[in-house]
Amino acid sequence: MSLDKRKVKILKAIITSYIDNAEAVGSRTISKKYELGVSPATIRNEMSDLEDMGYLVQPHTSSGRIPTDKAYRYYVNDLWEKIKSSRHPNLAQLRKIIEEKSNELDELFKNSVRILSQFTRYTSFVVAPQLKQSVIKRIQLVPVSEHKVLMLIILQANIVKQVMLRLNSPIPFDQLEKISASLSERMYGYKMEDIDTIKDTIIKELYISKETSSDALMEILPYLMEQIAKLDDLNVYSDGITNILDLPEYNDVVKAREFISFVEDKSSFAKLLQHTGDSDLDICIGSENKHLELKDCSLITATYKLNGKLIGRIGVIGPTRMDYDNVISTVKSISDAISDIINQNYSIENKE
Amino acid sequence: MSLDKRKVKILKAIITSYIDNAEAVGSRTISKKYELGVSPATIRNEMSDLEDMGYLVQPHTSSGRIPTDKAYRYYVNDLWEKIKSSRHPNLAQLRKIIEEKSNELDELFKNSVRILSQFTRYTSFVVAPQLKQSVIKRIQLVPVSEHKVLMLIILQANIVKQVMLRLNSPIPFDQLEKISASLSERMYGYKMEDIDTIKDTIIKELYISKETSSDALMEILPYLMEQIAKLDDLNVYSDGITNILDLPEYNDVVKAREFISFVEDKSSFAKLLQHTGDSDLDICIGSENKHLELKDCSLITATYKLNGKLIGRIGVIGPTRMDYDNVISTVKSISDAISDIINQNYSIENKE
DNA sequence: GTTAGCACTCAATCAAGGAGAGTGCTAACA
DNA sequence: TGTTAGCACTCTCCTTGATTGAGTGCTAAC
Repeated sequence: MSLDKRKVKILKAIITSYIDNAEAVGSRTISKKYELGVSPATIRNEMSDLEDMGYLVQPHTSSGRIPTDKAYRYYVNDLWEKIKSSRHPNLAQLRKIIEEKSNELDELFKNSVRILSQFTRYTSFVVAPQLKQSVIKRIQLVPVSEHKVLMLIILQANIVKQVMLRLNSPIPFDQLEKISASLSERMYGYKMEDIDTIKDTIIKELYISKETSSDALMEILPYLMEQIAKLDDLNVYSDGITNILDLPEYNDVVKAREFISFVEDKSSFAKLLQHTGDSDLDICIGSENKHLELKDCSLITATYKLNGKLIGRIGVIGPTRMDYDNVISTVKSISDAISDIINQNYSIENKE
Repeated sequence: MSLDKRKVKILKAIITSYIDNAEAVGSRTISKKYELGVSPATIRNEMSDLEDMGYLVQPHTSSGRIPTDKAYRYYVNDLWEKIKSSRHPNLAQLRKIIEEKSNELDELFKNSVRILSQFTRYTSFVVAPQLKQSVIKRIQLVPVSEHKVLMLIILQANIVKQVMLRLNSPIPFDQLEKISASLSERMYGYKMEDIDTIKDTIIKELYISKETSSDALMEILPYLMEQIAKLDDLNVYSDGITNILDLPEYNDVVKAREFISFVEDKSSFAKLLQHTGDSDLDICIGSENKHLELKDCSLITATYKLNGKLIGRIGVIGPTRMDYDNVISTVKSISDAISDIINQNYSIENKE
């Protein structure tokens, strides 16, 4: 038995209908709503075949049928060519909205997830880039008050990270400048992930070269290094988590609670996301997910890149019965927009 | 008819029981669980009186009784003396947890709401201080790349706000220093809320004094001023919104959705909070709230202060049937902790 | 003033009985 | 040989009615 043309037509009709209504689809519905030119009886036969082939299931003997994960997978693969070249109709506008209010990376991601969840009506997320690979360009200490200094870590990609330091005893302004200079000099070119290993060496070096050091500096140096090393946490932004409350499959509070708990637990969620492939676009349907909690969910993830290198992920999580076409094109468009914005604003400028 | 001692005892027993179980309380339950030395029949008579007096209602003729808002109000007022002096048992520990990871204001508030919602199991929020009244101490421009400059606005309270600026054409390093200096000089002492009015004057002044100006500066100055004026948005942090899904009164998804939508809409929620009084501790029970959406909720808010001046609010929102004792003492303790931390870290230092 | 007793009320639960949607099978038809 | 009409069958959902149980209010006795 093979998927002939008519079977495909029927299968797609069933999937479309189920995506729209979340209700098992019967043969009469199909023959009425979708013009296939055959009677319900014929459709019934075909549906029976499709069930044997694993594309459909019946929740109970006398109900209509529901697409299986295999059906969605077929559906998505079939759409693949169309999807690969698809763009969200409002891409340009989308990009503008995201970019407009995103002076900094943090805002960029917040805006992106917000828009993504608004457009899809599902839960969206972004895994922010880890800075492990980022190269340090400069360290700048800015005096704030007698006992407070703001440390700016300026990375090659023009990302600025900051840590507020508390001093036990004041350090004069010109000292701070000197310290900034010698810290910059010593740490220039190192990656963020190296700091943990090199910090002891740097502390020692600075200690020996009395010239640029001071008691105050020596006091805070270990603390300062530790703060830098801490910066590199894995960061996940999400939005629209409560959108699932609008879906009929979650109008049981317990189920909804389970989903929300899982997604709100950023660390476990982040772990999950790291297992998605490195391809531009990854679609994980239902039981293809390794987590039992997500066996009824699909995960659409796309990557965004800086200078052609994968640095993070963005995506949507929703019921397997999701509007793949729309979600995929939106995720793709937004990930592209992010890549564009990042490359424009944070790539290592040629002149430098 | 008056609230004699026995009536009070019975009322409290009913309230306590209802807070625990969210189920209408009957006379038998009371006589069994709370040792009052009288029979259910007597309690029934008293309950009937309490209903006449407006402290109780019956959802239907043959059910137990439920406390009214008036009853909660009585209960809270009665606890008042105890509450006023109450402190959370783990206050010191609490303060430590909050403080430890809170290098910056932003983190301070995030940690506070997180802990508050974890301890109370309800929804918590903080209204961050608006900076309107904050006085500018210094402006510092930090070069990041050829086309990017980070502007730091350092306020008298040692809060640092930042805006990333994009330049169309590069500005040399020493120029930036000069600009920083002259901006600082001209803006020193002004309040954030003044900026909108004075910005045109400053732009003009700087334009006239060719000495410190440059074409590049003149180009970005309006943009820069606009960015500063934008900084002062009202900011509300919240946490534990989905905790209500665990409450029996919200196991109807539609109701839960309504609540969540209301609270997630930060702007309308912030407006609501501004109407709470200026007292240290404000308790708004059920229909005492002006918003219909919150007629079944109580709002416990406390204020936090800097140098004795009210600068923000923190609180918890939950069902009228909330554990007032615990919630109030927790809110109070955390608001105190915030005040402490803020005063320690952000008050205007004497020596300056 | 307190309490035991009893009739009464009403939500919640459960079983039984359609109604309706949908299927699978069979036999007839093109 | 594929398609279709017809029909019996299945299973969920909804309604209805009966039952249960928690709780009340009233009355009369203590």
